[in-house]
Amino acid sequence: MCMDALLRAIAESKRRDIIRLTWARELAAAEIADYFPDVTRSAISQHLSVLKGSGILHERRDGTRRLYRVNRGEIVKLRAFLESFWSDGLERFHDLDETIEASGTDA
Amino acid sequence: MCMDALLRAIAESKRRDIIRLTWARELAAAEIADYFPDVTRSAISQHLSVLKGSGILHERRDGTRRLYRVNRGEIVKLRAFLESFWSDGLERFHDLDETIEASGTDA
DNA sequence: TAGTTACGTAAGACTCTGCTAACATATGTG
DNA sequence: CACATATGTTAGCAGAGTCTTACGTAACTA
Repeated sequence: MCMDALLRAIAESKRRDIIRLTWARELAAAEIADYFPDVTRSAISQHLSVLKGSGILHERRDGTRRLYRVNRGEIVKLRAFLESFWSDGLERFHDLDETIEASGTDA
Repeated sequence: MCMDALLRAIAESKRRDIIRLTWARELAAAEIADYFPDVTRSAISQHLSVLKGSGILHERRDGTRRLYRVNRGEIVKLRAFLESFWSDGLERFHDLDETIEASGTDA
């Protein structure tokens, strides 16, 4: 449920590029958009919304500008989930039957 | 491009469950479908197509049955990509300008 | 206040996705 | 051959995603 959103947010090269851009420095929307000459500023704004919505990006306002920066905590969560997906989920697959019956929607 | 497909394939809880199920044992389509009482066999068949299309699942035929198993090599690729995304891509973000100019589509 | 800058938002086009229901195909079984 | 079994495929639908164009808005500036 929550992981679906995070994974979908990452499953897009432009959004991954945005994550890279805003990993270590805060950038304004226009500065980010400048890195993508082939798409509209509007398209980038919508990608920013998706990233913000999934929790990956943090937004701070400064005058007219909106500054974006990666919320590393969320990345850590995602990494941890995948880590346990690779190891726990896959190595100890025997637990699966219970897992599915218990959740049904997500894991 | 290729990573988008892999990541999108994973960004779905049912498909992640299928991956868990077929990680260490080969399972027939119907056996997999039995784990999902709430969706049609057809829906599962389509999920299997997505997973097969992305390279994550390998299909083997045996009589009428089709047996599926995780293609671990593809998982390893995905893991490696993410690993370098977390570390290289994010820590050494300074290289980004060239990266984007060079590829534009994916990384 | 008028104009500019930096953004988001709304609407529409087009595509993709996940799903069901119905149909097609292939392979065993009597 | 007729039938059941195991599975894919197609049509169709509702909803989501990506993109553009056009418009709205908030905040500086002269």
